[in-house]
Amino acid sequence: MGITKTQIFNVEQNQLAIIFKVLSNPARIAILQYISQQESCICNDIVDEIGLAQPTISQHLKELKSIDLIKGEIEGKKVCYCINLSKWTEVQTLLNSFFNTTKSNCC
Amino acid sequence: MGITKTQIFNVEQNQLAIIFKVLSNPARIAILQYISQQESCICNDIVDEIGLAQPTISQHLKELKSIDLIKGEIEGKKVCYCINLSKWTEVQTLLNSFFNTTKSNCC
DNA sequence: TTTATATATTGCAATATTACGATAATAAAC
DNA sequence: GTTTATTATCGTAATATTGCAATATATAAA
Repeated sequence: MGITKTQIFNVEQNQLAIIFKVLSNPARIAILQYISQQESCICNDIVDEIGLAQPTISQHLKELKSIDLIKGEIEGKKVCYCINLSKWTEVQTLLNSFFNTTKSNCC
Repeated sequence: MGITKTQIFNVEQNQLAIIFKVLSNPARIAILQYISQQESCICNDIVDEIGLAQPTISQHLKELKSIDLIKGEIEGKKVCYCINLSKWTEVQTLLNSFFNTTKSNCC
């Protein structure tokens, strides 16, 4: 089939899965790490840094944006991508909550 | 293509991506949550609880085992699955390290 | 207004993932 | 040893993901 049976799981489970899926690619991890280290974060720099084609990077950036992990400010003909700190912290808290809850109930 | 260019990323990036990928499915989230709540955690119980076919659950359990997030003890004809607490904590620490490092460097 | 630069979108091929039926393997019960 | 119960594996269909070339869009510069 290839399709996940989303409807049989609850909102929290699907939400966690979506977050994990966005983070489940080394290119997107590398992009996040690179963006966080830059003063000004421009897509074309990312292309040079990561070593994937420009459309591929653009697609990964779109996926990161889809859950608001990053935000892009248009500066002339460039786009300055930055980590969305509030969402970043929110996600970290959510994941820790999942890890702590699951851990503490362990038999 | 469909294949991730693993070779252009470092060990940490690939490792994080693999962990996130294992966690990127709501069925596997649900399985982890369910296992953590049970005294004795048997695959057939999981099948009843989650609502996916037995081979599907078995496959998901295999993926969770592939990074040692769970361990299965054979008890007669049943298998008792449990969260692998040491690995669980290790993964949580690793993810927090990633989140903290990436966050703190943000411009 | 043409040209150059930066990013996004589209379309496609290769591969991966999800799910399940059929079946195999294992071990207890009889 | 046969049966029953539990879990794993195989094979397969449907869908998703990854990556890129070609192209579109948008803005600045000339």
